[in-house]
Amino acid sequence: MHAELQLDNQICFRLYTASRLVTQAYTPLLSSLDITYPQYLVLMVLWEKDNQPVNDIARRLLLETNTVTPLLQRMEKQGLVVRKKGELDKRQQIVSLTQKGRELEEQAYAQVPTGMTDQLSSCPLSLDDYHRLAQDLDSMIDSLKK
Amino acid sequence: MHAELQLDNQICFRLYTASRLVTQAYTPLLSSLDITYPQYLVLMVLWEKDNQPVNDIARRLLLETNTVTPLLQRMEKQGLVVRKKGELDKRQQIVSLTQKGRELEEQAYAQVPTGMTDQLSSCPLSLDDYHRLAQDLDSMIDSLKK
DNA sequence: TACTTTTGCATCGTAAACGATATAAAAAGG
DNA sequence: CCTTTTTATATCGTTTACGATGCAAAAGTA
Repeated sequence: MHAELQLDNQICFRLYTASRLVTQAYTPLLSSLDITYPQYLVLMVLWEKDNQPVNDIARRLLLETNTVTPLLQRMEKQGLVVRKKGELDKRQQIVSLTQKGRELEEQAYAQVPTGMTDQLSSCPLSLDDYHRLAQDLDSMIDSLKK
Repeated sequence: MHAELQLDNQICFRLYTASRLVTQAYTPLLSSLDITYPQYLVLMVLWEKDNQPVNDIARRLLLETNTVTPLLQRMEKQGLVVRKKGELDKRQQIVSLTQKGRELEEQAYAQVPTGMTDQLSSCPLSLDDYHRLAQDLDSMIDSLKK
């Protein structure tokens, strides 16, 4: 019986679990907008800066393009974004929000953050705790992305 | 431009990213054992206590049985576990380690924890930081699982 | 006991993730 | 200018996750 191999001692299992549960918590909030959590992430990237090539979106989310491409294809089919061949660099696909994609921002702003706060209301962490947590996660993320 | 909708302000995105990167960090360590990270989690559960029904494994990992069942089927095909119908309750499938599954524990113990430590060596967090991080994640996990 | 509900697991469909590979366009080198 | 290399996406195959549904066994109830 090796203590290092016990589930309870693993930060990694906690990250894995917390990530899944957070995504699950988002699901009911996002399904009223008809989007998934990864799609929500893409939208946040585009709300921050529209008209980006696939690569920039992928880099922002630390995802591979072979994850983002099918994601964008589904979003295009749903009318959230459009993809146009880059004029300057014809290899690029420039991703832009549609009217529908832009309008979702207000809806998301009205519903999603408060919805998440509600679901975490029983969580005893303070704002300072969350802030420290964010910094620690950034440290881990930074050392893991080579 | 709503600050609440910015990626940089989101704990959730950090959890999602940290979880993915940690899993990626495990991948080279586990592929020499010919297993994936979720399979490693199942093995840890069984190393801790062998001969468990599917449901107990799923509950321990906070996963649904419809995630765990195919996982176990693949692991059975690889000769890591066997599943036998429960004698007391014929609905249950009791999952047991094979010799091969048991032997992996020593190999994992020798390679995996140190391998992960190496990959996180540039992470500036102290042992105390990790301990606090674990507690904070447990708090979040606890409030999110209803 | 007969009927209903619950429980344990499996199956199906869909969306992520990601390694491996392919392809066209741009950049670099000779 | 021509060849080689790199870059930006796309496609394919496999494994997770998970909602929805199905089914048989167990538990609860009339």
